[in-house]
Amino acid sequence: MAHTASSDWEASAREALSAAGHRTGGAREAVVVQLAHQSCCLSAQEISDELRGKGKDIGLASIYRALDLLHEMGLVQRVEIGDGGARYEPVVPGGEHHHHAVCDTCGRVTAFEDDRLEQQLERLAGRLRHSMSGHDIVIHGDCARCARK
Amino acid sequence: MAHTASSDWEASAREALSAAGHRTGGAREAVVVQLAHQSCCLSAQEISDELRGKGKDIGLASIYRALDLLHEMGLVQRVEIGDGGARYEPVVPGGEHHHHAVCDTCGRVTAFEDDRLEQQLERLAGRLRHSMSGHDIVIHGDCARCARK
DNA sequence: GTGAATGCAAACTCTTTGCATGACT
DNA sequence: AGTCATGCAAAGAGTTTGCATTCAC
Repeated sequence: MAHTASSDWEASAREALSAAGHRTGGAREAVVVQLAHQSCCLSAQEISDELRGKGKDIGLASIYRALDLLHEMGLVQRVEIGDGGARYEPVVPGGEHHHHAVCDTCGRVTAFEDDRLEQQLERLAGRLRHSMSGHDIVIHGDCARCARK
Repeated sequence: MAHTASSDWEASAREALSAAGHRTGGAREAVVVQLAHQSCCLSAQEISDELRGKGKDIGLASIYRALDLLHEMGLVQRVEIGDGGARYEPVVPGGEHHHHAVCDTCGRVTAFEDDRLEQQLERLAGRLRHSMSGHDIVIHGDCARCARK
């Protein structure tokens, strides 16, 4: 069975958490699993809804606490796509890294990857003498479907 | 006397507003002036503080309404730098266009420009068949000053 | 004079915090 | 057993909205 990026992340997140002395409770564990099974960014509310759909009724506060911790540990990235709320997605070290195009009309979020963009950003950060722990790129506009109308 | 990008923006913003049938009240006018005199992004609260310092006591709600309108008209861009709040900056059509590097330690925001990055993004948007009305790039990390420590 | 613009206060959303309870090691 | 994790409810920050008043045209 092939390793997937998400199961790798799930395993390494669990390992990092336990190495840092954190216990394995139901709430944080559920958040880790949910994030691992998601390809793109999720808001705290969306995580809560997804989990409730699976019969796991986790308090929103615990979800925020779990996300905070994972973010501090560098295991998730915080993404803001312009709707006033925050979203989170797993950080796979050395792995796939994507950004987001948001449709101003329908609100759909499209993920995209581009190596040249990444390289350009690395170069830029060097030029600015600004270390880069992460970066967000958000494209606003109309998606292919909405632009057609 | 040389034209500056900001005074151009101020004039064109005023023109666009009056062309759209908006009256010239004190609050919106003050917001336009404040934005024009600022090189980088400002939050609603910061605009309010700046204006109060100049003796203009403008209600926060009016500032938000002015920013909303300017944003809808494409005269300002909304920027989120990861602190949970929104910032706004003038959009100078065909003019200078910059992005932001945020220091995770001291919170300072550094603006930067890069033409190749812009070109790359244009190309990318075309590839995604996603029209691009705007885009944000935020680099997170430590600024030169904080990284030294 | 008429309708848009403004200010205030209340409402609203997203997020964080305090505290008592429950669960992992 | 001891301590961290969790849930609930309340608090907080940022933003939006309702409504009466004021002001630009």
